[in-house]
Amino acid sequence: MLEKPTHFIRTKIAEQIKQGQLDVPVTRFPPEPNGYLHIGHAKSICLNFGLAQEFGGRCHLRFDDTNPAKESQEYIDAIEADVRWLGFQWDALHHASDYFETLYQWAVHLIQHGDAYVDEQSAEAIRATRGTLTEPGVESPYRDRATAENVARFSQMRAGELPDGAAVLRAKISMASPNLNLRDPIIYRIKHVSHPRAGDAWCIYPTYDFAHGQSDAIEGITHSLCTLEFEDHRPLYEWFLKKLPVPSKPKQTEFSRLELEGTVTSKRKLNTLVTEGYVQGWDDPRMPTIAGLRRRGYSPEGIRLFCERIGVTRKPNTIEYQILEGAVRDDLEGRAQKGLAVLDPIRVVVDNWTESPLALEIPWHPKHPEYGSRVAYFGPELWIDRSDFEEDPPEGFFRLTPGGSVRLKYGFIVDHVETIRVDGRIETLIVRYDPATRSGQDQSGRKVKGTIHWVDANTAQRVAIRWYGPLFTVPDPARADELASVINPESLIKRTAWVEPAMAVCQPDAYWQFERLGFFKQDPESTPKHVVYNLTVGLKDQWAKKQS
RNA sequence: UGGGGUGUGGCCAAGUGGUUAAGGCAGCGGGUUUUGAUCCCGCCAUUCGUAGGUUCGAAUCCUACCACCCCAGCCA
Repeated sequence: MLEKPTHFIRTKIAEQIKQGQLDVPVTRFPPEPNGYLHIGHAKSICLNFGLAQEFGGRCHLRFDDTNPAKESQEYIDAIEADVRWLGFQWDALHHASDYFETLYQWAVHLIQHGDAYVDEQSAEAIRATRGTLTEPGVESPYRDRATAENVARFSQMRAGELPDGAAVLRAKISMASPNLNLRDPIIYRIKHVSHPRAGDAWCIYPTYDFAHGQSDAIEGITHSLCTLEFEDHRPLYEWFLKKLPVPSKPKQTEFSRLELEGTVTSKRKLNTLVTEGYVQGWDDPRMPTIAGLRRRGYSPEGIRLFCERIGVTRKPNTIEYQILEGAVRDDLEGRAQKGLAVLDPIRVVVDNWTESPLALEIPWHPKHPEYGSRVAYFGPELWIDRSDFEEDPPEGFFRLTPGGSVRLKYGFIVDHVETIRVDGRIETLIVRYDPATRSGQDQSGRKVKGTIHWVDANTAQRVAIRWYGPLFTVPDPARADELASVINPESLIKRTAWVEPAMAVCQPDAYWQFERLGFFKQDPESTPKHVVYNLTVGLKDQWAKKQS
């Protein structure tokens, strides 16, 4: 019913197709395998794969693996798994490293046409002569060496005759360009490092600028989508495509990257969190990585809904974290099995319960009978949550109070009789149940204001709960000087809960709602003997909001 | 300071000279409800960074100014 919100890239593609300038779009998602994918990548994945899908085009997964010093097979595997988990399948899988030979030949082509030269200045000298934002750079003394000499030197670089840093290949553009990227950019450097895929075949590697556009061209990419910080690279991207005999002419289009309130999304900072032990790994449920969100219990559909809601523009933006949570709640609402769990128990004794425990058959979801049902027991001794009883209730409190009544969901209405304290702490509530008020067959006509959750103390099972809060104490941790100074010491609280027997079963793939509390998912560490639930996100709670 | 961008309600975001400036999230009010959830309904920008100008008519065109973001890796 709701139309997909449009954005400038979708509009542009639709227009190009309409004008007959484009058959179908071909896009690519081009991660560098130097870390795990995060929520910002999800935006790009949804955009690239989504657009291809929508217009009947193709989308490639291409690893931008041009810097072996930082890359690894672990990351390659994790990235593939994350893209699949998000629900996308690539039409082709490529690696920039597949094109190393072609790229090398094209570098030679540049040299032969006087468009590139081997510079043997030190890294420091190159930096010192690049100029500044306001002053032009200084041309290298090697800039005008003979073509033959360049060719020879470059092949020595390839042959491994020169050590790291001894020479680089530079495009010969202009040291006076106001765009720093055009001041004779480095396009090949020597790295005697073996490559996760190419092994030891190479000791020189192309830079991003020299690899990316040409890879796009080789693959017939029509729309090369990237984030805004690459905008200044576009003239260079186009310069190579113009100078080289490439098979197609892709166009680069930039959009703004996702910033999420309360998180960091730079791989460097995420890496710091992992290596300095602030979290337990890239897939820690507090991490904004795809792997972390998955473990936390976010669904792929929820993340895709989020990406749809935030839009695509060129405007700097910081999305409120609630938008992610809202999208996930909206998806989980219809997806989760809903059961009863008590986190902070008070014992409730039903003093007029004389029969044996009553088996109640309860559907897992009120709107989805196809999810099936389970049996839970109601008996003489129950647990309810501490927050559902108030001796001195504030205005508008409609849970259990002294002398008051409340419905135990799926069970009966109970009336409070007595409060028993031990050392000042409320330990037990004596209540009386009203047999005429059984759920689904209530003949009493009684109405109570509140309905609360509960579990039967005699059949309930204990499970572990990992209760997560924000990883950081500030909305903009990326701006903090020291990440350590803004870490939330209470981002993980280990708790326990009493759950009905059917929820103490190891089911790591299911999504759960603990009624009135939140959405939960079992951690992969969960076993049949030790079930562990992660808090995905709490339910909206107007009462709590009103209280604060 | 040179270059490249961006400015529409609390957060996103449509809109590209002509009905009362879409929509989502949040918020507020109401209804339904055996989850204070979900669901449903209603309300929520005389105004589009600011100041001028063009025009019968401007968020949309022009001028100036202001604010913020990116760029000086042999990272991507």
